[in-house]
Parts: sequence; C-alpha cells; structure tokens
Amino acid sequence: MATPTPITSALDRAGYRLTAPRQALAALIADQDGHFTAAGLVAAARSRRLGVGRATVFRTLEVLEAIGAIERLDLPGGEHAYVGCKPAHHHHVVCSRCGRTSEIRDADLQRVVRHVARQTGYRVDEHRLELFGLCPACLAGDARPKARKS
Amino acid sequence: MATPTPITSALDRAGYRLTAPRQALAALIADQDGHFTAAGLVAAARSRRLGVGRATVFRTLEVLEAIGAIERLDLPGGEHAYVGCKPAHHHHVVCSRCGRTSEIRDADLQRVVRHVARQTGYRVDEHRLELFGLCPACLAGDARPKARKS
DNA sequence: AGGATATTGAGACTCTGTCTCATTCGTGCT
DNA sequence: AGCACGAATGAGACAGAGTCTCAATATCCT
Repeated sequence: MATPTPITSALDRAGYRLTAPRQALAALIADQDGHFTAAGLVAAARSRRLGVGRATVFRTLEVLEAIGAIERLDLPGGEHAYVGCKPAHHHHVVCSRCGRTSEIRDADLQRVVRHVARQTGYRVDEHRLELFGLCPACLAGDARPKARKS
Repeated sequence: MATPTPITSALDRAGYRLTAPRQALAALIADQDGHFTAAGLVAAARSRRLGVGRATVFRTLEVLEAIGAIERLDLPGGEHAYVGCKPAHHHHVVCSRCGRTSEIRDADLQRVVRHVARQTGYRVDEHRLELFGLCPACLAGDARPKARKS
C-alpha cells in the first residue's frame, strides 16, 4: 500500500518504477534496525509470502546501492551486509554484539587520506572505513537494546 | 627446495609444519606483487601441476591469515583478496589499475577512532581502512610498473 | 485504452568456500 | 633405523551467494 519511505521516494526520484516488489522490499528494509543481508531479505520475503524472488531481491539491492539509498559493507567474517543510509559520504560503526549500526559524519578522515597520499605517492580516489565495537546500549550491559527506530 | 620466504619462516616459527604444498604456496604468494585471490592461487597451483588441492589452498590461506603472514581484504566489487604483509597493524592502499598494494604504517588513524568513539558512544574495538586509487607508476602513465618487490 | 519498455519470478548455472574421509607425511620416541 | 601417532593432504561432495536467461507481467506515458 505504498507506505512511503525514504527509499521509495529515492527510487522515484531517480526515475525507477515504484513496483510492488520494490515497495515490499523498501518496507522490509525500513524495518531493519542495524544492518541486513541479502539472504535475510530473501528469507523474510519468502516467509511473509511476498512473492518476491531471489533475483529481484539482488537486483533491487543493486539499484538501491546505485542510487545511494543503501550502502554495502563487508563484515569481518567476510559476509556482506547492507545498511540504509543517507546519500552523503560517510562511514559506519557496527556493533559486534547486537548488529546495530551508526553513521559517522566526517570523522576527520580527509587528513588521513592526505597523509596516506603523501606517504605512498598514490592518488587516493576512494576509501572505505569500517569500525566495529560495542554500541552504548550493549556497553551498558543491556544485551538487547530496546530502542527500535527511535 | 625450500626457498625460504618470510612466509615459510613465519609458519615455522608459529609451529606449523613446513610441508611441500605450503612451501609451494608460499613461493606463489611471494611472486605476487599486489593482491591475489584464493581462486588465483588455485588456478596457478593447478596450471603449474603443483598437485595442491583447492582445500589445501583455502586451509593454508586460513593458517597464514591466522599467523598474520597475509591479510584478507575486501575489494570494492565484493571480491576477497589477500596481500602478504608484516605482522604489525596497518592498512593498505590498492591501485585500481594494476592491483599493486602498499602498506600504510599508522596513518594517524587513532585520532579518527577516538573521534568516532566520542561522537557515537561506541567502544571501538576493531577497524578496517581500505584505500583505492592509482599508484605512482600508473599515475606516471606507465600502465605496467616495472619494480617487482623492491 | 494501448503500446513500448522496464521489471519480474523461476530456475538453471557459476563460483567461492567448507566439510568429510581415507590416505600420506612428518615428527618424536624407542 | 623402525615405529606410532597426529598433522596435513587431495578428491570430491556439499552449501550458499550471487548471476543470468527467458518468457510473462506490470508500469508509465500518450
């Protein structure tokens, strides 16, 4: 029923069609608190009988990443995950216990990039920073943070 | 033939046996200039008739990563690759054209990590920084850098 | 409403990586 | 040197992620 989410409007804005599978996936993604995986979405779609095929999930994730509505990240174990995010460049901290993620605005990384460029002679075009640790809620001894979407 | 490489001695030091397959793989890895992939090693081992099975390649990579002789990195496309490296904590710049990698010593990243911790309230335990760009040789218009291991 | 076109689901397919298991190899002990 | 035990190995089965094809369908524009 076209519950509008940041994702659906981003799709619309980028000139993609607002189909039922995409809306269903957008809703599933909007429900996610921390990061989520392609396999997880496939499973969720199947268990809720959304009639969304595996191929569509992967294609949609590809589109969403292309328009910057989600970002792909590589977990330490080598798994791939995604997080919904805003279009500006940024990075994520991932809680290793509960999976929640937080965005980092700028993080003063430009100086690091410049430093590296100077040190190695490379022209650095792209970078990726991923941080892992414990979120405030888990730190406080509360293994299952209560806030869902704030 | 036991051509000794940093990798073979690291294996030895860590109490692992210096078997023929491991020496062969160590030699293959020592030949790599930039990063290399598991699949690439498997193919190289097969094409050179080293008699090293796929399982052994993966097991050896696992061991080498465990003892810190190589490091696993995640390329932008989602592929996994490895680079030979020294045990100290560090990061890599990967040349997007020729695949060569360079190590970055410290990169002043601690301040960034502290900054993030302060900003988000997370306790940051682990981080990963990967940079991509053009190496000096490729920048100079020389698509095929000549230096091998310096 | 109608047509061009983007999108879809199903399933085959490829590729990476893991696991099992019988066999071989290396090492320490006698 | 001979032996016994455990580590390491190769082959191949297996599992899971992700891609691709193709015919069918839904969507948007006019």
